[in-house]
Amino acid sequence: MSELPKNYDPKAIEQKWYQWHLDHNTFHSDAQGGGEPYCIVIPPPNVTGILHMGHALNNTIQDVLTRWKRMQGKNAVWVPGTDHAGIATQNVVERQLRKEGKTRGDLGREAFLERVWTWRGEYGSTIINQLKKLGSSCDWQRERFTMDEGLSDAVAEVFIRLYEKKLIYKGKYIINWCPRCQTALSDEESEHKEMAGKLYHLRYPIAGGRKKDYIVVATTRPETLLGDVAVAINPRDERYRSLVGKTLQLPILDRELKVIEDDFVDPKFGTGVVKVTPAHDPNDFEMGQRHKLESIDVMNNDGTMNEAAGPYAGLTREKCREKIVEDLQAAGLIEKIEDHQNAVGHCYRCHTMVEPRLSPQWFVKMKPLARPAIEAVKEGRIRFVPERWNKVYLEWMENIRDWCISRQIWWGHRVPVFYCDGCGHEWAAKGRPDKCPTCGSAQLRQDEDVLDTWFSSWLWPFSVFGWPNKSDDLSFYYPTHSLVTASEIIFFWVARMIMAGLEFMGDIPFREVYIHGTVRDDSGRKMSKSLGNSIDPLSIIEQYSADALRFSLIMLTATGQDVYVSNEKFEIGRNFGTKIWNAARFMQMHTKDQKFDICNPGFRPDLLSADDQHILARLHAAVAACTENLERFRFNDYAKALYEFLWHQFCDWYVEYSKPTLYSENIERRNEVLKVMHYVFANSLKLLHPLMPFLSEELWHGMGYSETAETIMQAPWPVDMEYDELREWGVTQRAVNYVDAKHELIRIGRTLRSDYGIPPGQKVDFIARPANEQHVDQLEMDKDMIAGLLKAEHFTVDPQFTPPNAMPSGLSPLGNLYMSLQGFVDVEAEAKKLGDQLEKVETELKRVTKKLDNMDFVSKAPPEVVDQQKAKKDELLEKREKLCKLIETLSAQG
RNA sequence: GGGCGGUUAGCUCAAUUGGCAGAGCGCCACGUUUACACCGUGGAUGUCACAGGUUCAAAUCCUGUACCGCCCA
Repeated sequence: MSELPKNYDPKAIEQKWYQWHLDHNTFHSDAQGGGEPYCIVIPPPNVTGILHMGHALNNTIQDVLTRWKRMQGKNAVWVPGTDHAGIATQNVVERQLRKEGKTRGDLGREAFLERVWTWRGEYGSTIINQLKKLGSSCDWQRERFTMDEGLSDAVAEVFIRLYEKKLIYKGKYIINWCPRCQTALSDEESEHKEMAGKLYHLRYPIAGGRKKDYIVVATTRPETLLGDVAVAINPRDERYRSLVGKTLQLPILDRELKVIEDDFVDPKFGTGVVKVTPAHDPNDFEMGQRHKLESIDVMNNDGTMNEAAGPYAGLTREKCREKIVEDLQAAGLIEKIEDHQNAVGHCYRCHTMVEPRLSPQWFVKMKPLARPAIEAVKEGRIRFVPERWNKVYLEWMENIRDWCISRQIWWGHRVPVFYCDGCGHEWAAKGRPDKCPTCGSAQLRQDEDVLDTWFSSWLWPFSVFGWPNKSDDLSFYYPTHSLVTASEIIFFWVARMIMAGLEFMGDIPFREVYIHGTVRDDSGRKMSKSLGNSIDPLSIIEQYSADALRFSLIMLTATGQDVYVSNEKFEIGRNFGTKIWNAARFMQMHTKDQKFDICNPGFRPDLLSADDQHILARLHAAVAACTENLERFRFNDYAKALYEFLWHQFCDWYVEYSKPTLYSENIERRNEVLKVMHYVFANSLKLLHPLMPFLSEELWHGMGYSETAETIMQAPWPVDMEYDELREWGVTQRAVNYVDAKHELIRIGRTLRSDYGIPPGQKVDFIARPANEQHVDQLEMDKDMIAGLLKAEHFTVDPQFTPPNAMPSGLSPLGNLYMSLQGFVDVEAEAKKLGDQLEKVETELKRVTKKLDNMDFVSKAPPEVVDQQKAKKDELLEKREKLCKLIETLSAQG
């Protein structure tokens, strides 16, 4: 055992131990290891990402689970990796190019992709290194990247299978177009934001009518009128019956518009007449299909207007709106403009307003894939925690829409579809076929688009193990166990993984999905770069240590709730670490050359005092609580149970209790107390390890426990013992209850001191008057210890004690406690205090009596509850009697 | 507009599924006692959002209202 320095210096220690584990490859495991598998796959962070608090929480939880299961003897593996984040990464590299005055077009596809790979080589492991700082026990040997060869092969395989099953199709539909990224997005990638917009009421003249014959349509996007092909009303809307069959004149372009009837039109919205723009609105597109209307696309890829926009060609969509409103106004075609709130889609990568737009894209037909995935959750084969997410998932799955998977960018998996210029054949294939399978022509073109990044992420739970190739690891670790993620990506990722798992592996990808909340600032705002309210986990690690970050985050995060953090909140973990460190130092000071077997302590019942029994019972209660809370994903309760035990049971009481013995000459007792301490502490360190891997490891070695396991990470997780097992060591419930009561007595004594303003340095005498024989013996045995904790000159036990003069007193479960004060006693204050206590007892007594007098209560409440109330009443009666006596004595002497 | 979640101490959250409202942080007072001031000891703090209902018994179950947040349209 090497002497621990006075101050805990996490920085050096964390680095040292992480490196040690990397050097010894302790995070690695594989199917060869056998046993019972436990597997988590990381939600792959974006390769452009840098660690934020959300990652810190997410990965701490995964690490806690992995370390815990590993200690429970499972063959546990946590598979790390990153995803290639098509749009985000391409944006980053394009920004870099722009600084050099170049565009990706200048480089060409091949050279551009090389640039991206170079970028990824240089910066792509930033977040991985940050995860290491956090202490993540990932199996780094298994690190995967969604653009790796193997994972790319999985993507192609899946595409081809779905293509051949006709579950992937190409079609011209309305998609979300980001004019800045110049690509299609899936519905999930378009984030709706409430915007303060306008509702424009426009006059559409009736063809052939007089000037004032017009119909008013309401729209939020007046610039799209350039693509209008019809005007629609609800067939049941009597107001517009006469319009049916008429033709309207589109302002500005003078196109003729049919009036159509469609149930989709809401008569209550605006004027009840809507313009129909099939190329720029999803609902209008469907109406267009139903009524066989033409679609007119009026926009370019970059969001400017095209030739179809006539006089507005070349303008940006924003400028075009302004100009068109101006022109309509001038022509007297605007009825009114109202303020109007509506939800507008924004690109989730660049936050540009998304344009709904008709465009040829690749889609996955989702309904057939969704069916088994819905069943899996309904049947409970996959479980969401907290449970309420089941509903969210099912709701989305039951209304699932086809998934737009093609992107008009370069960085990503290229759509593996080939076209033959010779015969026009189209087919999907891996690699680069050299001739057309139908006509043999070598004039082939590959589809230009790449696939949505999520099209590779949804395969993650099995692609990381080498699928479509079979491997021992794949069959051993799949299905994985827990998936830990945030609610934002239930649709993006979780739901799709379930579908992919069932479709391609024929089995669920994981058994439980733990959804945690969002990390927010201390006023509840989401952390964001633009608000500048982010807290950088690395700076917290720098300031307080990774252990402190982990512990604080977990302690503060109620299951499934959002968590509010500020810099100072991380003091919780730091302080707790320091407390544990100092407890260890204390033990070390008193441990010389003794060796204690922390696995088989072999306590001698004849040498264990009540307090020893008490802490052993409490330790085992803590073991049970920690384990149960981990099983239920109640991480904060796990952290709290440990905090309460180590700080308030072990440090506050047991360490204090041990001092007289450790300073005494009774070697036999001293050793037994040390044995208890080391046993308790070693087990506590194990319970602590998943939360504070570094400190627990350092102390594991520092305290010499490493003889039982080279690293605490591989030490067995404690198994709780119940009373009937603890009896082997002589631990009895009675002794434990006595110690609880003794603590209460000490607290009462301390309160007496405090009430009378006795400074800690001043010694006073205390006299206990126990209620029964048994307590006399117990207290007699403990009197030195109690005297110490009360800072009493003398602590005497006297069942016959009657105060010779007015004395401050209190009621403890072990009997009355008196404080002998040299000098003045404020009889009045003392009487008031006792009077107040009596009053409280009376009130409560009344309440309990009333309850017990209620025949309904006695007959209908469960017998345990009635008995409990009866016992309560007896206790209160006794308390009342004692208080009355105390008051009596006091007044007799006052 | 539909759905979900929330409202409990100054703040952040618990309350074992209906049986005496708790913890951490903060606050106040005292304190360098031989692990620890990143500490110790003691203390104060509640209309459980509101209104009804069910029940012997409601923070907890039901109905409605208000406010906050999120998701989907």
